[in-house]
Amino acid sequence: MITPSETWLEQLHDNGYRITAARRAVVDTVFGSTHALTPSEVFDTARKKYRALGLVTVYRTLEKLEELHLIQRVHQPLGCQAFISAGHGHQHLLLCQQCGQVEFFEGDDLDALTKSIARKTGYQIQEHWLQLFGLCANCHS
Amino acid sequence: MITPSETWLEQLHDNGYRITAARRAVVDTVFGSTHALTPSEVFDTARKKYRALGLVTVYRTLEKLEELHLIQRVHQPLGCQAFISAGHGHQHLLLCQQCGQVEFFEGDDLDALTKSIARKTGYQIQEHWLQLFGLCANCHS
DNA sequence: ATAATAATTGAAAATGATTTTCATTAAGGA
DNA sequence: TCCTTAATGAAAATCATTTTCAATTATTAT
Repeated sequence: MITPSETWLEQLHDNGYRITAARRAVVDTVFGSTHALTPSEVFDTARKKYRALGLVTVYRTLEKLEELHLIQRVHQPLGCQAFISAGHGHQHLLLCQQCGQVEFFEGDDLDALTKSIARKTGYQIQEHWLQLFGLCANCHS
Repeated sequence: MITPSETWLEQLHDNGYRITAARRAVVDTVFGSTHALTPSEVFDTARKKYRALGLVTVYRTLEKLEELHLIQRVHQPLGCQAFISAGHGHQHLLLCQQCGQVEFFEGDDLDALTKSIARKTGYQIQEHWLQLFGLCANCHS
């Protein structure tokens, strides 16, 4: 854990956003979760910490956390509404199809591939997404 | 073009689905498009070929084409509702961020990476997604 | 500490995408 | 051609997300 959840609040503050009970509840819920959470799942969990929370505030807070690159959207075959703490630097995703756990891994081995594709296709490549799907150690044993 | 659009109709037929004017219009629209199309875009275009078409039928036809692996959903930062003809065999996507053109490329160079990640993480990896984003030859020149 | 201010809130309404329902139509095998 | 049943489009229902708005509250200046 490089970034404590307090840092997310600081980052919000440093960017001119206010620290509120609602935002604390959302941050505490999303930060450190090993599973990608949908707005509605965040709402259900965060409301246990702050009863008066509104779903709209969850959407708005997630939007800001994403804007600050503290969280990122996770794309999956069944849906693309879930978010997870962002990896540091450029990272790729590893998802367990059984339990939904998400891990990051590095892998800049793609440079060669990228260059080769650029040469073959004439594309000027700017970005890439790589995700691996499978079963985590727990789920396949 | 390995698969003519007629083949899509045959495939529908072989799987017990009927060939209708509505489905012809949708198939003719999606087949061979170089851009991923949303259901609503398919509707607008296909309706020029078959006026009475309903949006619901577009959704239902896309669902069947996806089920038969003739088309696939395209995930992008701005949305994941668009579809494009599926590549043959396992292919990866290359997307132009300017004009939206989609191309496929092969690249099983990932085997080494995949095995290495499996070893490091304990995951049993079953599938992967790789997408490159950039500017196509036309758009960056 | 207090007051002033401007951002933030939750509820409700609005929007947009997708799915379901249902009575009608039409494909395609007999 | 007839019959069965899948497929259709319209409308309603559902679900996710965004907007509106008046009330609240965090922060700044006093």
